[in-house]
Amino acid sequence: MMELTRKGDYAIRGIIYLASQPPNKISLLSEIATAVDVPQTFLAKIFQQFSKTGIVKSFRGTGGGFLLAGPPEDITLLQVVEAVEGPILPNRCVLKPGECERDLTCTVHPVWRQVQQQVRGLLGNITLKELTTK
Amino acid sequence: MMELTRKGDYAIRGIIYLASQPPNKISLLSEIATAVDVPQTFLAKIFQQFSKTGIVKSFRGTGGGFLLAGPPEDITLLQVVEAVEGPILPNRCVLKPGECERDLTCTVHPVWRQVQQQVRGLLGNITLKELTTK
DNA sequence: TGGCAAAAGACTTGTCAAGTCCTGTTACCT
DNA sequence: AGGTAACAGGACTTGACAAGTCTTTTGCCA
Repeated sequence: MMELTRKGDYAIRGIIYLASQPPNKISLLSEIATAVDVPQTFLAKIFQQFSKTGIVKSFRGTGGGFLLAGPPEDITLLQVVEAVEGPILPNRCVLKPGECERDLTCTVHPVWRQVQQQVRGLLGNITLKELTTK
Repeated sequence: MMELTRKGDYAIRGIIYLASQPPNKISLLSEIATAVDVPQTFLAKIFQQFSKTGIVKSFRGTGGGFLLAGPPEDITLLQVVEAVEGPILPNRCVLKPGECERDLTCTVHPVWRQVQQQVRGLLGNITLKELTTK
């Protein structure tokens, strides 16, 4: 359980590639896809989500491509993962207080919240910089 | 992401019900299913897995049913979850060293291992006793 | 040995991951 | 302006797996 989807995996590979390029060097989608070995059309979807959430900047037309929106040390693994996988929720009842009808009786609730916080904390502390400087 | 399946959710509900029964009181599957509001046939599958992994004892025939295999303070949430959901693996490459062909180059690897350990540690520290003594 | 209850396996249904494909939109270049 | 280079977005396909259901078998007890 708790598995990252392939999309999440691809997303991480792709953005690490971007982060390891020279600053301000625009990368083509085709180039990234080949480099990290992911179907280009699928990677396109992923980078569209990156673009929407603002961790990547995109440019169209000739000379276009993708660029990291900020310095690698400002982008965390948490941002990357949540951009494509959605929020980290060990159990759907964690989010909204009213969701779980057995809310008050549910003794497991606080445990899931703890798990969520731990994982978010961990991923939030890892930046792209640390993932590139091998 | 990282969501527990409904099966896992049901499993927890079911075993907490068992744990909150008087010691040595055998519970019928039908009784548990009604109490925790889960389809009986589905809960049956779950308890079969419990039985196989040994956290629950089962008895057939008249007067049969289910019993916690040990005291509630000896059974952890981790055991319960892994019994029905399989091992906690944030990424498939975490387990076997050879699985990931980009093994050596993969800088994310240690992060997933950390996540795995944190979550397992958390869940492993919660026992059924703590979940019943509200 | 009859009936009660769990075990086991085959089957169904629906959802979602993992792509593909096609068309649109924007930007540059001549 | 027209053509081409690239990303954006939507619709669609396929396969796997979650979530059950149904039926038969096995074991136990009275």
